[in-house]
Parts: sequence; structure tokens; C-alpha cells
Amino acid sequence: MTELLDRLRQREWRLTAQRRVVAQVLTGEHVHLTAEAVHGRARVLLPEISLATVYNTLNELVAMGEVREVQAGDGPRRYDPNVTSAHQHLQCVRCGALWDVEPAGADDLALPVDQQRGFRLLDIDIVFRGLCPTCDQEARAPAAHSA
Amino acid sequence: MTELLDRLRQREWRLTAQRRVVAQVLTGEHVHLTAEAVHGRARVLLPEISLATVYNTLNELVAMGEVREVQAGDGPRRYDPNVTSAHQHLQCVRCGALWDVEPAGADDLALPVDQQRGFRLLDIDIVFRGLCPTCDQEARAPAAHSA
DNA sequence: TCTGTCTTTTGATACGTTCTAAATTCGTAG
DNA sequence: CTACGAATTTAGAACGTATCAAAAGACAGA
Repeated sequence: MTELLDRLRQREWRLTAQRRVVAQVLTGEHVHLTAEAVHGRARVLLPEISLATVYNTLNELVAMGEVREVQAGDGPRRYDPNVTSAHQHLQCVRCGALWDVEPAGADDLALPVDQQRGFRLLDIDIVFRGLCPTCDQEARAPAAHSA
Repeated sequence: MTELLDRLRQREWRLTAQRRVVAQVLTGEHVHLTAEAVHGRARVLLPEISLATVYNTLNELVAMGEVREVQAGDGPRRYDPNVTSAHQHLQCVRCGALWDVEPAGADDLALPVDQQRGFRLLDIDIVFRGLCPTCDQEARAPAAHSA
């Protein structure tokens, strides 16, 4: 379980102060931050870092394959540093909360050749969608909803 | 294989001219249009229909469960009238093209209870991601890319 | 026809993300 | 140590998608 920062040090990639704090923020087991959240936490360590740089860095990390981009249904994209272990996601359709999961049977999932339409397959995204305990309760007892 | 329009007629839902053309446009086997595309085609049948109405109608159809909303990775959302048969998607990461597929092993996919974190599960989205034949070729022979 | 309700329209607005151009920083060679 | 070119960062403008608010319109029943 190499940390993102360690992996980056081994690359020929200029590790600037800004890139380092972004990588630091993106460290841990169940981290799925939005770009804004990354920016907020990065600013604690390096106050003058700009949002554009955060986006630049995140996009580069994704392009390098060091970070996974997860499109959380509705809201903003989230970034997941855990690319080393095969895992999928569990997501709340209401608040966007995201968790790593390792579903059973994922390895047996396959697309028959006659359905591949000539695509070169890259990966499979599996998202279990549902309501987290908090949102489930709130959905049952609608607070101050319109009409 | 009931068509969307037939299903809608059986609901207590005012079927206005605008809603009808949206439903008409969303008819077929492998239809995955963006809201803009729906608007464009709907305007052929009903020139004064507005984009907002298209969005309103699509959101209502999704809320009714008559149309499936598919978040195509990067670009705009796409809308899929094929909700009756269990199916998943194959998507080009470059151009966003989307196809229905029925992968093998999808029914055996399950999330162990100890990983459900108290969620109420609603559905599972499986997206095979890759490059369609056209984009695959273009990716190999990069045209006018920046340095 | 009048009335109330639901639907549609238009234009404005919000949001997340990318782009642009200028400024800064970095590595390297002299 | 200094100067140079290249890479990086910055702030703010621009973009595309989606939603909202207010007014206008359509429809059913009285």
C-alpha cells in the first residue's frame, strides 16, 4: 500500500510545493474529495494555492493513472487516490457521499465479444446507488419541502 | 415492449403537445440523447418548444421512473427510455457514445451486508468504459494536438 | 364566460470546470 | 552567481449544462 506521495516521488514529474500539498491531501483509505474540498484543505497547508492549480494537478494525476476520478451522479466530481486495489463504489444518490466497496462477483463480470461493438475496453465502473442512513431518514420525513 | 408513449397514456399525467413530442423523440431501442439533442429533435415536430420544458419533462419522466438518466462520465447527461429490460452501458470515454449492453454475470453481483454501511440500496450502475473504433483510431494517430 | 390550476416560456442565474494571458518559479548552463 | 528557457502557477474571465423565477398561456369545471 504505497502512498500517493511515495509513488509520485518515483516518477519524473516535478514535485512542486503545490503538487505536494495536493498529494498530501489525497492520502488515506477512504478519501473521495471534490476539487473544492481539496482546495480548501490544501490551503491550510499552502494558503496561496489557487483552485486552477488544484484542477490542473488533479487532471494530471488522473491522466497519469495515480488518482481515480469518480463522477458522483449529480454533484461535482470526486477524486480517489486509491487506485492500487480493485474496488468499486457505493454512493448516496441524495448527498453524494461515496464509499469504497469490494462487491462479490465483480471479477466474473464480462462483456460478450458480440456486444463490444469494436470498442477497446479500458475498465468497468460499478456504482451501487442508494440512500445513506441519514438521507434515508430525511427522505421519509420530508422537512420543509415545497408544496 | 411497450413504447414510452403508450406507457404514459396509462398514467394520470397531462399529456400536452410538448410532453408528447419529448416522449416521441425518446422512442426506440438504443436511444441515449442529451437534453440538447432531445430539444433539437423535438423542435422539428414542435418548433416553439423551449429547452426548459425539455428539462422539466425529462426530470419528470426520470422521477416517474419512465426514463433512465445516464451520467456519461464527462459530458452532459443522457436519457434512456429503455427502463423495462435490465441492461447496462458501454461508453466511449472520448466521444461519449453510449450503447446498451447485457453483460454476463451482472445478476451475481452483490454487495455483502457488512459493506452496505446502512444504505438502502436502489440500483447498480455498471459502465464498461473504453474507446469506440473511431476514437481508438484517432487516439493512435493524434491529429493536431498541442505540443 | 369566469376562475383556479397546471404547464410553458423567457431570461436570468447558479454551478463546476476549463481557458487565457501574464507573472512567477525552477533547473541548467555559462 | 547570473541569465536563460521551459515549466508551473495565478486570477479572473469564459464556458457549458442545468435550474430557477416570474409572467404568460392553456385547459377543465362551474
